[in-house]
Amino acid sequence: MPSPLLDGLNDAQREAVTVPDGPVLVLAGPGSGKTRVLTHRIAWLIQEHGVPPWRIVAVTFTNKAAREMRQRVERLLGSDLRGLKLGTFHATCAYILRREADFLPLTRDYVILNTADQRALMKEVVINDLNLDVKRHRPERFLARISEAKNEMITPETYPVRSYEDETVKRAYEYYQTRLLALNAVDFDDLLLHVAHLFEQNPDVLARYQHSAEHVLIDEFQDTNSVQYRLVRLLSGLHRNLFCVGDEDQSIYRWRGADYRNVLRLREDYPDLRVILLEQNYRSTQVILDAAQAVISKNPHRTPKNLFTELGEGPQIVLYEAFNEEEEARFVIDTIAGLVASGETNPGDCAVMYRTNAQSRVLEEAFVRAGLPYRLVGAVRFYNRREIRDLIAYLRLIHNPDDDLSLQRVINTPPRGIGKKTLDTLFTWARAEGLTLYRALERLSRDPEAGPFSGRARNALIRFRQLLDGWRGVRDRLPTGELLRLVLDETGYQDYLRDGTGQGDERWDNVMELLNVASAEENQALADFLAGVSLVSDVDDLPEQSNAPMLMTLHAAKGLEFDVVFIVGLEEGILPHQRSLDDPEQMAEERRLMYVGMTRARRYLMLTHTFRRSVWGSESLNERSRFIDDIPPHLILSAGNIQSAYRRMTTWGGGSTPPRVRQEEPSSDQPSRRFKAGQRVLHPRFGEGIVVESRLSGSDEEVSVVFNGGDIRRLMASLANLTPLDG
DNA sequence: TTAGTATTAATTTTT
DNA sequence: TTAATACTAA
Repeated sequence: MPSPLLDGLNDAQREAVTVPDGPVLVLAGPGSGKTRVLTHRIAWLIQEHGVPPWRIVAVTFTNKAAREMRQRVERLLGSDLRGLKLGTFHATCAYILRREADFLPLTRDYVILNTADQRALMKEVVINDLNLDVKRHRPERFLARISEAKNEMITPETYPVRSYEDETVKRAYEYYQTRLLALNAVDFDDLLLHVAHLFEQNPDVLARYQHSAEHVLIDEFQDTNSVQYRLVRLLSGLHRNLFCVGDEDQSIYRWRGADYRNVLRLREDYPDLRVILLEQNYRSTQVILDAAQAVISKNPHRTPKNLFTELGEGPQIVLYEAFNEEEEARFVIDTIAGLVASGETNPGDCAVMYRTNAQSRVLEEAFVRAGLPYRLVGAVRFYNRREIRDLIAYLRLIHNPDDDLSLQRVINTPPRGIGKKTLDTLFTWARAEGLTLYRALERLSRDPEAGPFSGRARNALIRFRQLLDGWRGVRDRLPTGELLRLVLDETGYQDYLRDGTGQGDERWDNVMELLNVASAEENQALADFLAGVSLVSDVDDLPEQSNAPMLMTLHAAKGLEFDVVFIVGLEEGILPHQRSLDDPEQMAEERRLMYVGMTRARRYLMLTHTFRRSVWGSESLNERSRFIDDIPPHLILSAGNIQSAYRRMTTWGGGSTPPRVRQEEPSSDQPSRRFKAGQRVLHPRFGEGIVVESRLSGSDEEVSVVFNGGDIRRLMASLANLTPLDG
């Protein structure tokens, strides 16, 4: 009897879901339902083969993907999946490390350093251990080289020295690792590396995990790096039930060590590998697919795929040349408003994608000016904000007092009389005594003779230590949220932040947000909270409910889909990025990035570039991206040139419009006044307000509204989603 | 020691 | 344009 799990799947998808045990590689094009195949495969194993959930290991690349996959499997099976190991590589490794800490040079209280921590630590190494000038020898450079080495599983001892610079990197690497161990810390790369070493050096530990990993499933296989590949091989070594899903053309993390040649390695390492191709696309129209294919096919060394869809031709791709980035943003908003007004789509089904985060600002401003809501993915990451990092540092210090990095961050935040001088003295003294900073403080409080400190400095230091010990004394009794509240109280952090400026209030709001996160899970241990904080990115925390266009980098767009996709800034030097221009490998990756962006679109794909753009204040004239010229002209509807761009600048709402897209836009209709002074209105973002003025401007109605809270805003009636309120 | 000002440097993508 | 850092005055 056919299982309902196979309902609605095509032949290739069915084959993948029901494939017999053994190594499998599913090569899937964009929109071919690979996530679906993966989830159905998991459900299939559990339901039809009776595999217990806890003997399945599934790895995704983001926490969000993991969460969604779990929900989908649950929905399919309607049963609980306790024990199903479903998470990212990093989260899985963090978990294993905590459990097996006895085998490692770490305790289970180890901390995970984020990028900022790494930079701080490396800076310290450069200054104190290497005695070099940080200006000439940038910490980021060392870290990049070290990360490269770690991804190749090269240790400091085996680091190849071919130049003087290599020699310096090697020494930096040595010191860096020593300092990490002293801090009881690991960086992102170490997380994977420690587990690989653990497995390789402790056959019995490996055997334990191998035994329970009856089935291993890997999503986004093209984005694995060598260490991850090694882990996958080790873990699946006993049962050899390895199920990998990926698409070479969507490999966009080479800079992070991802090596799409793992796909080739897999074929070599498993001669009995079964390869399944998923070529039917269920997302995009044929026009979009053809254009995307044309772009990606210029890349060398790829397996040609023949993507097809049954969704029909669809509208042409719109190409728009704007005068500058502001005008570009206006085009985006204008077009979205038009499509929404004509009932083609919802705001929430539109997305704007760009190469670099810096490009988001102009777009955001345009949205704000139009009074339209938007959702920003990523950008200034919540956990990278100063105030959040401060508080996390406090928590980490309470958790692991030997975390010198955190200690240095907070010892004088808010200011408590421990300035640069005192900290320097403490640092050199602790170094000389071979102590971490906290242990040095301990000795200071115990022995009044110890250390080269003035009375005032000594008192301040001892007071800080008492503060810290107070929290350490209660940390096991208090939930994380309470602990954080205590820290806020006893440090006077609120007064320190809220300096009366709007920015201060905003920062305090962020703190409250963190407090919410920390209090959310009642009985979460501090350790788990901190591990979670280190491993989440904001990509995971999309505000799902609100129906607003999304702004994101092309990288963040992977795995998502939208009715309408804008790719903005299609200029040489931006996409492809400046730094990729002279390296064919990197250029190929830019091309894949473009491909990923294009294939996110279901119906409408809008490509824009500008005549001139300001980069760091200064203006530059950019040629349009080579990727545009790779699209067959008959698929494109050109909707702008410099002349019309100029005209659009002076007559807002008028100008040349892409016919297919904007025909039904209300602003081109005969305008009539919908609002009058005194009327109450509702705005999705600003809430309730009262109209103070309304006048016709050009072909649109400009409304000034006082919102509750006193803000006066000028809104374009055709863009702002204003609802008149009766009564 | 701190707070404020001046200068300079750096800008890809993220688990 | 912003963020980090250096410098200066109190």
